[in-house]
Amino acid sequence: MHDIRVIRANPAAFDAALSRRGLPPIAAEVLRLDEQRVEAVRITQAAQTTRNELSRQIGAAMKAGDSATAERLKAEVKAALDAAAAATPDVHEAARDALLATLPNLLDGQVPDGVDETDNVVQHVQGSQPNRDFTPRQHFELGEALGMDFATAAKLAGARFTVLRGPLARLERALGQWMLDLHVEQHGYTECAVPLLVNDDSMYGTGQLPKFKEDLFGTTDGRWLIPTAEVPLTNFVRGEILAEASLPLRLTALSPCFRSEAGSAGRDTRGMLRQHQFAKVELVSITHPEASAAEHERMTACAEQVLTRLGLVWRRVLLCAGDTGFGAARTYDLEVWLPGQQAWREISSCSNCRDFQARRMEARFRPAEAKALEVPHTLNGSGVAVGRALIAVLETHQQEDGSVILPEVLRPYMGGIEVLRPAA
RNA sequence: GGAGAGGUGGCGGAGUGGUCGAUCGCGUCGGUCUCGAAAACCGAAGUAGGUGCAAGCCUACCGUGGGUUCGAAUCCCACCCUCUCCGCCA
Repeated sequence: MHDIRVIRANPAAFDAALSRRGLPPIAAEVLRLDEQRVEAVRITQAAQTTRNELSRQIGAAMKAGDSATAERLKAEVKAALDAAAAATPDVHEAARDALLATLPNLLDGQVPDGVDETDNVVQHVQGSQPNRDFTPRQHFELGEALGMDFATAAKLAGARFTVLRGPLARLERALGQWMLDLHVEQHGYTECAVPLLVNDDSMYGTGQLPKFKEDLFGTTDGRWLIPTAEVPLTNFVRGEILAEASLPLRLTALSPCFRSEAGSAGRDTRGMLRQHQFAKVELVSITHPEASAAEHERMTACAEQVLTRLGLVWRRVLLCAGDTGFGAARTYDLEVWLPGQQAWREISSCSNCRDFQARRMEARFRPAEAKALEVPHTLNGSGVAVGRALIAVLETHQQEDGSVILPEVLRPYMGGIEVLRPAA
């Protein structure tokens, strides 16, 4: 949600900023709706002032037993209220906010121009592929013999689900546990267990609603399955006035994520790359506005640690204007190299949302040198997607015989298993 | 699911139709006192919107949304949440 004062102060700059996302000018319309609101507020408040004054006089008149005066004043109040009845500030405010709620965040100045992922800028590449004298297989080719079962999942739930069995199921659990432990023990995040079902207000706060309803699964009682733990974690501060000293807040959670994948029919249909349900470790930071840029770098580095320690080949990409998400001002994607697929695939996305979500959530903090309340910044990042990490581990560490050598860091979580071996 | 109780400012807790944005206590901040502190005393302090150069003034907000009334924290209705008991259940 944008600060109406910013738009008022410089509508042309606002439109120019939105145009980077390919959007037409909208500031004039926003201001028109806001002016209607202000006008309605003036009319309503003037009538209320009259009512309050006369009501006091009515009370005095009745106490004095002067019912004639009281009745006359009552008629006067009624006339004043009737005259103002057509002014509906709430309706106008709702109209203005409904429009504002559909406008994406303004981009950071350093975000490169561009329309899609081909315009993203690679900033760093880490690791290199080992030499192999065999053609690496894709994860689902390896997976079949290791306990990856798509047929059973399809029977149970349909397409875009996976059943894991045996050591492979344990590997998924190990990845999640290890990532969580890493962020808690090494990176200063607080582990959280969160609701996987949330209400409209939470989805609105982080920006999934009202625009992206079709990406979500809803429940019969009006709740939503979370598409990422970013939603519950970030909404921790919704409606709160935080103490400045409590910042930054660093929260992490391992959770299942549910996405309808509407609009991606036919994409990545094989394997477990794109699922309706997947596990992810999420990182969320709530920071002082001046600290968010540095926090963004720090958070991304935390996610990068995961990939590096798993021995994966990865790169960091700064998303271009057209590829940066609705709520984000600036986003780094971490892409992992999948040797079986011979492609870079997103495994983490780290965004600085600045005050965009915080305004939607009406989260604020009180500066120590207390004057006006300020709006904190929110950031979120995958640290990292567990399902895709599992894929990357399989494809990266596969051997010619179809076995997979597990990264050292996971072995304590695997009960001594060092190698996944295909079942004959 | 059934029955009951309750949701008021950072916290506790008054207030059941007329200057109530709200008594009071605790906590917080500033000051007096003190070598310093404590205690005591004095004072300040909510959020949002409108208006104004500003000081300030005005409006709304006592879980949320409606309603009654000249006037609602107070009365009525619906919903949400919390607590207690019963039932069911991982």
